[in-house]
Amino acid sequence: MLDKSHKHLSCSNCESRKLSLFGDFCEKDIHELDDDKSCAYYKKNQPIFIEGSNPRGVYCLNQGKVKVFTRGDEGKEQIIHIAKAGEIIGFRAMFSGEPYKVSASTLEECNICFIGKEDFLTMIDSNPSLRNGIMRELSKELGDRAIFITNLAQKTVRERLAFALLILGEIYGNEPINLTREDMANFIGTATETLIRLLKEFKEEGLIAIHTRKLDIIDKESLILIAGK
Amino acid sequence: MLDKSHKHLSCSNCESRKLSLFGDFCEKDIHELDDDKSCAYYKKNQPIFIEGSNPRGVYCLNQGKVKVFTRGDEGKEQIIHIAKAGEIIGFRAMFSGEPYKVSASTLEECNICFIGKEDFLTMIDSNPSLRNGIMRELSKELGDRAIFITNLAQKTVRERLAFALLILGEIYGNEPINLTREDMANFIGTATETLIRLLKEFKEEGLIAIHTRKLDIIDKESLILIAGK
DNA sequence: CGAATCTTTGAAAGACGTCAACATTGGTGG
DNA sequence: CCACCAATGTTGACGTCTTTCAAAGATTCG
Repeated sequence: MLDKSHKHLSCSNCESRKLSLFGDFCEKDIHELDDDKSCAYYKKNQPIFIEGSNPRGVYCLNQGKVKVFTRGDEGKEQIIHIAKAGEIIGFRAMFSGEPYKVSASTLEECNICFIGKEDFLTMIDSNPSLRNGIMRELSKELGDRAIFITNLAQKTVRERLAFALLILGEIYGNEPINLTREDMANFIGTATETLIRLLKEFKEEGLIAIHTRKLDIIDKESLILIAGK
Repeated sequence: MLDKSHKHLSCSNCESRKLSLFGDFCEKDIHELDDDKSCAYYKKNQPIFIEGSNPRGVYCLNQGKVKVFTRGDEGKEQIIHIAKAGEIIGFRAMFSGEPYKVSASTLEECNICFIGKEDFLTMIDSNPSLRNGIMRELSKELGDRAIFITNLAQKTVRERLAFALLILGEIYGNEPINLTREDMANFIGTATETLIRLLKEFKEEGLIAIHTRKLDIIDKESLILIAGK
């Protein structure tokens, strides 16, 4: 599944593509995409792009997970989003005309394909369905962030943790949730120590199971109740 | 400037339009827009659309200010954005295929024009420059919300208040900032009482002037320092 | 195996929210 | 135009959720 070389990964049989915004591409589009892009293997904790720099293209996540974050005044990360295979990252900056406002780096080993700005914008111009997909994606994220904001402003850390675990559950699917305590704390917007104490509580209440660094959700229903709306 | 009747407001000489996404429309486009839209006068504190309902079109703000907000578990508002004349609101839901995730209501008396979904989408299809403007706008907002999230998670209420005052200063331009204490608290994500205490501090420190319900920024430089990055 | 990193725990301090009482304001009807 | 009432704003006291700091325990990886 994961390819540690930097050899070209074909789009035509890419399982991740089928779930992505490129999912309904025709043969011709796929080959064009294949010609335009380049592929790379990323180690764990490797930066993909950095806040403040200028975007040169978009990244298509073939394999692995990526955190998207900003840094506050004192350099502390706030994780805005965790992307999984099939997601395209960095396209926001393609349209805003601004430098990146967020950074992205890998949470695990990843295979990531890169599509240059020119190629990507050309693709969008000539492909209304892709364009609509992008607009739908931008819009959905905008809605999600409104909820994220409200949660941060109004929910307790305990509620936010339950909420975050449910989201992480979706992202990780069958696999156990696998994040450092610090990353998880930076996702729900709290101190690492507070997160650890709450995880312990959740474990004692039978909501989750902890296997060293990996978490499993045991009682999803209760988490939903705690998380609230 | 403000028209309390519901009579049609022409786009061709609309000052707000010139600042909006419709700013570079040609004569023909403007007349089409004029034909498609309907205009309405809104009283203060009147809802424009409500979270959970289905979008039927977009709203173009000719005059006045509007708050965009979600409600948390206990019904408390979290203001996500404050729109001023020239802004188009509600277009996010036009593309996401979801019901509204936010509500909007007027903060003052407003003149607001409405453009039906079909008309708006047709306009976008046939007008690449408008489309690019929309995508740029969606992208910028997405970036702004990443910063909003980080501020909520990492800044103190004092810092967030300074930050918010600077934003409100931009929105209100020459006029004094004019919001209820509750709305302002719901914008920075704190309790009304906490906001009031901090406003008092800021006043005593000579950063702002308070005229009953209206605020003026006196010392912008210091506010920038307090607000941080 | 050992250094570096990550995790856990405890104790203490502080920021912020909540509650309750009171003051002010602004809009409405008489 | 004034008086009144509901809505909004203000203040104080208090409790608590969270953060911070410090130090000790695990884990991981070269």
